[in-house]
Amino acid sequence: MSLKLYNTLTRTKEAFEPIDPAHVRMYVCGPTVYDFAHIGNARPVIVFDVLFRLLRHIYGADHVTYVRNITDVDDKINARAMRDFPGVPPVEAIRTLTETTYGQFQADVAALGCLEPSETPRATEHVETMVALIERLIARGYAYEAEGHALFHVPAMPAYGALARRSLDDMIAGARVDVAPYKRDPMDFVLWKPSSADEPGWPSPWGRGRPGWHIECSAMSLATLIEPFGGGFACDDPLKNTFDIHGGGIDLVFPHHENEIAQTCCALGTPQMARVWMHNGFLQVEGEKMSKSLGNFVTIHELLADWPGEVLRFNMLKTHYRQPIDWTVRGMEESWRVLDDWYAATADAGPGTVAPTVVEALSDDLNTPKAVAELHGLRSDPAALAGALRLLGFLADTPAEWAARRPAASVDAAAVERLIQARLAARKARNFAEGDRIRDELAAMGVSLKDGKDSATGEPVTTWEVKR
RNA sequence: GGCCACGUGGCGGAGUGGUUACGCAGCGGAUUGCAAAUCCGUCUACGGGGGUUCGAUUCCCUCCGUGGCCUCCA
Repeated sequence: MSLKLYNTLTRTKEAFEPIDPAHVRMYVCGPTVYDFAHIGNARPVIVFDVLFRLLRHIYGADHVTYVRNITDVDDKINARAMRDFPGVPPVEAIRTLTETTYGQFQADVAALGCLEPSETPRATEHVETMVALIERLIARGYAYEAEGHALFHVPAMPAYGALARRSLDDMIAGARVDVAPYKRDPMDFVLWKPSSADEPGWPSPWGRGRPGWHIECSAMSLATLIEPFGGGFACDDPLKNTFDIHGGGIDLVFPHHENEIAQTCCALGTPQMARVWMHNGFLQVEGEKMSKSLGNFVTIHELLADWPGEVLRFNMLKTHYRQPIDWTVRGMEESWRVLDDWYAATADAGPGTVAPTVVEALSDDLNTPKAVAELHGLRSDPAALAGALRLLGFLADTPAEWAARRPAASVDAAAVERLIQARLAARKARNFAEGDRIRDELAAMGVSLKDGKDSATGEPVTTWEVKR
């Protein structure tokens, strides 16, 4: 079975072939770290984690490089840093803010069962590469300097708009572009902009300033996925100046990814920045657009207080990554029920191999809902179910740890045990009325019972758990 | 205004030009002292209207609805 991925560039599902057959290179746009990440931010992180795991499964763990950047220079970050750290030098202030925020992000996504990417470069550590890229673009006639800014000249690149399938005419018809006086063309976008004294800034041939948003991804992918593999400024082999997969949210298609492509392709002289462009769909909350004004802006951190990370992960993967998701409490409850069942079913399972049907489903453009259906089909084969679940990033808990994630509320375990013993005694005496009364009493405490027999002695035994 | 997605049974959610998705819930049965858990079985569907076709949920057009991008955004 071969891996097929939907490519936004061609709007079709294509057979995936890495440029280097023995090594896959993937770049995903990471978080802008100025505040807690919300559940929408979690979607690409989880989706591309599954792809990372699948690629490692297919090509081998040492044959995949997954880069997810950290955007730690941005006007929202600047504003937050100035608010929170007044009087601190700006570059230092944003570093402090972004260190903290990224730490929160890491904790969140680890709880969601996501592997650490191979590399997590920070924009502020690649400013020199950004400057070098911009210099190259200016030297090659694709960019120009104006009033302390460096700007990419969009009309210089005939292929501009290919990813978003948008012609320059369409864009001008939209007429929502910022027309600054120093722009040669309304569509030109900023590569570098000047910083005031209280804004973070770095030296450059165009004066002290900071990068535009898009250039950082061109620089970091160049530094992590192209140069270490033989490409770069000194290389004029287009294939060496290309990597395999670039991912992110669908909202990034335009302008962010379009501009990344423009910068990288024009600077490195390659017709393609990445071969495959993948974009995850958007998320709504309880049927409504998530927004701070509606009050339904929900962070990963908040959700993790009430729900196991694996419940959030499973809830995300029940839907195909390109489909819209409606994120609901009801959905999370159902996800939890299913995982409860699988944790119970795999409690005694050994290390299982991964069922081909699951890999096959995932290999069809990451069809996780299909994979979930296959998982249900493995319900009676604990080892196979466990193996497939682990491939997907589940079963990080032991069964006991998992069970303990149900809020135990104020249940007194010793008292529950006493009541259960009393009930067992009553039942043994065939006093079923008393036994049922005790069961009702426990139910009122939120405790549900599961009766069984000891497989060795045949004696009745009762286990219990707290139901919400 | 321009461009682009999506709309499947009570709910979640795949897929397909003619054949059971799957799960949750429900219902029926087995089991149980009665239940719970488990196992077996089972009902409900493809937004509206046209068209193409022997036949469309699946292709085309259109309408309605929801969402995205065009400005920061996963």
